[in-house]
Amino acid sequence: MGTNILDELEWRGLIAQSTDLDPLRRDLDDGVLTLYAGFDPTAPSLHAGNLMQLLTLRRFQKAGARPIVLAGGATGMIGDPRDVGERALNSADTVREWADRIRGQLERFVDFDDGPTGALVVNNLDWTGGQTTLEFLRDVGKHFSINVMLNRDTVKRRLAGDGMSYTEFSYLLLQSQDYLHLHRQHGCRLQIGGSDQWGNIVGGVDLIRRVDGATVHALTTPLVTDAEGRKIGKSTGGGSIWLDPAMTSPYAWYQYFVNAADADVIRYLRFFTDLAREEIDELQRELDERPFARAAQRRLASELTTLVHGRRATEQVIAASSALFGRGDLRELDAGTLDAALAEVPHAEVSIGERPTIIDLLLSTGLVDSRSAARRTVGEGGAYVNNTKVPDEGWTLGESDLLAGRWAVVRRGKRNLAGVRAG
RNA sequence: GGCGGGUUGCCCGAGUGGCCAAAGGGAGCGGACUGUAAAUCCGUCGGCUCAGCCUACGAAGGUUCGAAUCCUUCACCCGCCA
Repeated sequence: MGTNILDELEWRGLIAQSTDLDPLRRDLDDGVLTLYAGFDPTAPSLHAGNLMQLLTLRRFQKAGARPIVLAGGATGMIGDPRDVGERALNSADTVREWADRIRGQLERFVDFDDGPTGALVVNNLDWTGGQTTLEFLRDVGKHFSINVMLNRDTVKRRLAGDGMSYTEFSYLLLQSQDYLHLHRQHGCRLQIGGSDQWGNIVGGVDLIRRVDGATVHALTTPLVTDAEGRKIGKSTGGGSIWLDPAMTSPYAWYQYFVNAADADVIRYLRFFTDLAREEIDELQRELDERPFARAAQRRLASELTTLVHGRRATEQVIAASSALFGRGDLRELDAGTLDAALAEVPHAEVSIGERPTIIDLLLSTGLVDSRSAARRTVGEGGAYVNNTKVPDEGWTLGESDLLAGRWAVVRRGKRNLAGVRAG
């Protein structure tokens, strides 16, 4: 079974770089391989972009390997260098809180049974927190060549630009030390990560070879970008798509994926779902023949919403989406359907007696950020109530506009919906 | 520590006393066209009690009728030298 996992990753396009695959294959066949992936707490929640690693860990576990998920309580205090420039440090309290939160999310993606493949969750602060500077410099630092470190792409770009602090420069050593620690403590022999992590991962591979004389493996997944070159999980508005339902509602999560471009959706199905090759091929045919049906997008959104938010939430957001985006007249929806559907989208309470204007509705539902933006939207012809364009800023909501006696569906543009409940 | 260059709206970037809420590009947003896709075209793109007002060009102070533009101090970044 272990042998097949690499073949599966291969056809799904999930292998960007790797150390020699043949020894890895042999290790997989030899027994239960332990592997890990790290997640730094740079925000209070994981985001869609972290899915690649989580799902890859999961695939390995299903194939008979033991996954370790690492919450980067220590590395999150330092910050992995990135091209855009030096990061602002977060406070220790913040990092601790975020690490706890993402740890809870990480736990949902792997199984923790008592068997040999039962997952482990660790936090790298546990083995770096008590380490002294001298220990670190002597035991870890001595094994790293500045010459090699300076040759890393990110470092080169940063040095050519605004420079980089010693703190961020040290990040590689911390992550390398993690791999060494997990290798010693848990016999971990594979680290996976996004392709931007390649340098950090092989840093650990080299360190382990140097100090323990052992050969371990590295595997990276491609950095997923859409046809526009944007990273996956970045909403068009710039914000991230978060796993935390309080930060990105299941409805918004579903909508993000159901809006995937034709050029991206099949690739995403391979990356993010467990659908078999034949099923994906079938969806590709469907996409070619009946693109307007958006079957592939719907399937992708449904699979990913179920994965992250569960079956029940998925059914609700699908029902809401089809009710609200359906071609039918909103007035024909019954009260129960409306209640359920509008509960899934952003909504606000208004008092009909105060004669709220379209500007008020757009603003109170959060469809726009300011009154100016609301005015602009109306002026641009992008404001709708119950699917009817509202061309006048002075328009007010009246009794007769209410659906089922209490709701109005407010829309900005083509696909930004909100509910207004008259109270 | 010394000398020089720099810090402009979400990003890049022009702007060296009034015509600057600030050129141009990108992103975003809306419209048309569609399929809740892409491409294309058009419009828009700080806030508000919106023919006006307020806030804004690293921070604080100053000169001036008037400053993003001039002066002073401070902070940070880049480079060269020590």
